[in-house]
Amino acid sequence: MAISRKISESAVRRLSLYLRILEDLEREGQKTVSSEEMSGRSATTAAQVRKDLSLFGSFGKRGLGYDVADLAVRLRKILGLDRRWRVALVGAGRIGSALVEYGGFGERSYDVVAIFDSDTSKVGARWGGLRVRDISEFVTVANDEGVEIVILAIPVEAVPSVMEHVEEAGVRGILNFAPTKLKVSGEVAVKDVNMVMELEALSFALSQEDGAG
Amino acid sequence: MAISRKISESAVRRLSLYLRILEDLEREGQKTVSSEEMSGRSATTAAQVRKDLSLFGSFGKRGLGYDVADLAVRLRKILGLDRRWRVALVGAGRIGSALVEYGGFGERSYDVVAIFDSDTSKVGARWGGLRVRDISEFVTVANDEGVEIVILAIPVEAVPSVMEHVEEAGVRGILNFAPTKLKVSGEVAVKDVNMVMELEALSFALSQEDGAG
DNA sequence: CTAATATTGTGAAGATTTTCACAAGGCTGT
DNA sequence: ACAGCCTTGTGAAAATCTTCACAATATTAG
Repeated sequence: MAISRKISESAVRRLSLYLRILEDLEREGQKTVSSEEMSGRSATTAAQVRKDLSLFGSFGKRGLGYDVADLAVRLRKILGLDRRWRVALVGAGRIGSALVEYGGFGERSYDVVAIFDSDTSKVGARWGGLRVRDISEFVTVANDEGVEIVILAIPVEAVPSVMEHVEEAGVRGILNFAPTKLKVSGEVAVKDVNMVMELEALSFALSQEDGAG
Repeated sequence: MAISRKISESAVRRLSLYLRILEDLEREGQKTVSSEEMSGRSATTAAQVRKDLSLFGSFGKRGLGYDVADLAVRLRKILGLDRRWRVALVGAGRIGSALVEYGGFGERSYDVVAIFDSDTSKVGARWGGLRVRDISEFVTVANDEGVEIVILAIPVEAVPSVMEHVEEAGVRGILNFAPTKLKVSGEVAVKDVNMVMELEALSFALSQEDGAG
């Protein structure tokens, strides 16, 4: 692949959404799909769908549309889902628990290979097949296990001390659930999952309605 | 307030982030802050910070910066956080549990006034001060309780049937944790919290690094 | 084989968002 | 009161993203 152009955040999110739609279509047994239909199931336009896909190649057939299975394979490849990623969960609290037991990881391309917490009352517990380890072991274990991605599900207060270990271990990406902007060296990719921000965007939108009448 | 201009999604997200930063600064006892310092703590530029704020008014003093406490008050007002919002949680599973017990809601502007599930084995359980109710009671209870916002923490399969109740009740906003695009009438504002999408954006970014060398 | 129809891929136009750069203030020290 | 310094607020420029519109091309029907 190795496309050199810069792809926007929003385009990547849409690709992810397209993949979800294609998976639905596969399940429904549909063989081909037009950009028009894709746009109907997402919240974009047909032109946007075509433009997004054309950033990576010509996957469709004029007059016919896209082959559902083929496009799904290509999107998985584009999104880096044609391999497994080794993931460590840091934070064995409720969110961490919800994530691990939800289990969507395995079905997708992510293998949770280690779980950490700094709360000694949690260390040692068994979660799924894994023992919760003390965060102080992070660097060693992350290296042994080849951890590339960290899911950070800890409270804001714990972020600075935990991040020391994470930075030292040379992890490549972090999925951050803590409602704070992480300070990381430029090497590490960070994505935030931030409920507070979305809730506030919601109350903003509703307030605007009220105000603008 | 009642600004008529359209404010971009990304600008709103940044406002929410600025508010978080201001809350940190207040806690640290800092009285004023420059756009420069704000940009250092977020991931933007000073010009961006000033531009974002200027969409709503002139809140700073030239040569001095912004008054931390005052700006926080103004941002809360802009984001609609100067009132309480009545929220219903739909889905008494692990994510719902994590959300409710996390408790950040009350400290912010949201009151969880009802909890619903369609799983009869969960109905009747006590969560915090609330009894989990059957989703079939949604319309009645939502009206009685004046629910404006729904937090949807249910699996994808359950979305269609649950959404019938939610739509009927005339809720104004939905915070959606299910990894699917909700189909709603234009009246209802929807924000998504989507871990899968962020994880895939992460593996995309890491793959790009690998590919581009 | 030709005509009719469908749908992609993509330059160009249009819209939006971000960055630049600087005049206008406002504070501090003398 | 004045000089020197700092920082905002904001038009204008630059960059980015989305939409438009249509030529290119594949399929189907006759």
